[in-house]
Amino acid sequence: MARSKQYNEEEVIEKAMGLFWRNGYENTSVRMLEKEMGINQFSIYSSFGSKNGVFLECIKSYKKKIHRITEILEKSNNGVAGIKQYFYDFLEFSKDDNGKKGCLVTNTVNELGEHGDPIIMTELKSFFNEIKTLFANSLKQDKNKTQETIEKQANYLATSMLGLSLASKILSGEQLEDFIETAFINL
Amino acid sequence: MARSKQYNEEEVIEKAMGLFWRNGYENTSVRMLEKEMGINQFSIYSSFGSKNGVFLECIKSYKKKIHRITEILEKSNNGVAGIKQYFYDFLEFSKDDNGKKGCLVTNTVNELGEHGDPIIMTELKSFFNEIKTLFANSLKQDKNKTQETIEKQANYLATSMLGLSLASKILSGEQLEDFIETAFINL
DNA sequence: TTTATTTCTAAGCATTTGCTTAGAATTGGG
DNA sequence: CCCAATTCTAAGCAAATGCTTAGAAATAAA
Repeated sequence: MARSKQYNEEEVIEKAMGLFWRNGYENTSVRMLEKEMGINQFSIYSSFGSKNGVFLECIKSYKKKIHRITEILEKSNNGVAGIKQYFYDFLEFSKDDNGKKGCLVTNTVNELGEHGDPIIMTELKSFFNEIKTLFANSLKQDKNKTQETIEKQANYLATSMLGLSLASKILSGEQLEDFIETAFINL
Repeated sequence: MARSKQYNEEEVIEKAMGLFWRNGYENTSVRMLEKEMGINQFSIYSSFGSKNGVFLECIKSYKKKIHRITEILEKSNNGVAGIKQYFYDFLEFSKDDNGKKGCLVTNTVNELGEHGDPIIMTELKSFFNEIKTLFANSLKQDKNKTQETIEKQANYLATSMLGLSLASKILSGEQLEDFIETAFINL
């Protein structure tokens, strides 16, 4: 038949994800993607259709990547203590060679707001709800919590994660730890 | 002498601020500023030097604007209850005709990260610390709180404000209220 | 080896970006 | 009224943006 692809799509998406993560969506140009992914624009467009298409694949890849730490929480049986551990795990997860990058999804929600591509925005909001459900399931492990309490605390913790993601970019490690410890008092 | 300016600098900056607030820094072009401010590019550049310059003035203007609600907290003497009220005041403050816009400063920190203009980033971080000091001063009004507790809770509340700013863009009013109520339990 | 098919390179497209500038319009002081 | 000072308009600059395309290079099946 013909020539075979000289790059692995998963691998180049992984690289693209890092670039979007560090720079945001709009501040990442196709030229930058070319360099980082190590393939030509033609290859990018024939594989992923558009810059938007590349980004959507990156979000999928990000979800897989963060599964490494959500999985720990899913399997743990420590109730709210497991969620606190997840907060610490996230800080480690989002650590870069030079500082923290926050959460890719959170960053993008903030950057694009309601002006972003609807498909992307739907993807991002669904991620927020997945995290909230994850937290709710952990909270159920704690006995003597009403359904209403679980609901509210899951909502509170998911929103606190947004704050942590943002704060990780400007606060010191000690301040971040203080935040987590205070956030979990009396839950 | 000569012709006099046909626009008021404070007024046009107010308009520019609204645009940056809704769209973010990078997604606001000089052409868009032209339209919104109602003046020509020449006027923009002769008055403010650069797009960066316009934005810096907008940050100043934003600080003045938000002083409307920080002032309430400064003058109140209700300790942590005053801070909770500030959270609600902020939601009202950041309300737009079509939804919430979050906090301009928070949005920009998240968007530009460490890649932004250093002068802007310094300005933004100082704002975060001002809010934290404001919270700490209110917490001092509550008796029987140690200095260490005040420090940690101020840090916690300032970080929670980051979360609230972000969450205001994607959560319902009810969810936001739940978040605030839960965040202030046992403080 | 030939050939059909797909991937690759690299140049180029129109549009938008932040910013500049030449010259016309305006307006105050003499 | 005149003229010098300052504003305005509008055109234009180079560079960067997302995306396309013509043609060379590679390769699997015949």
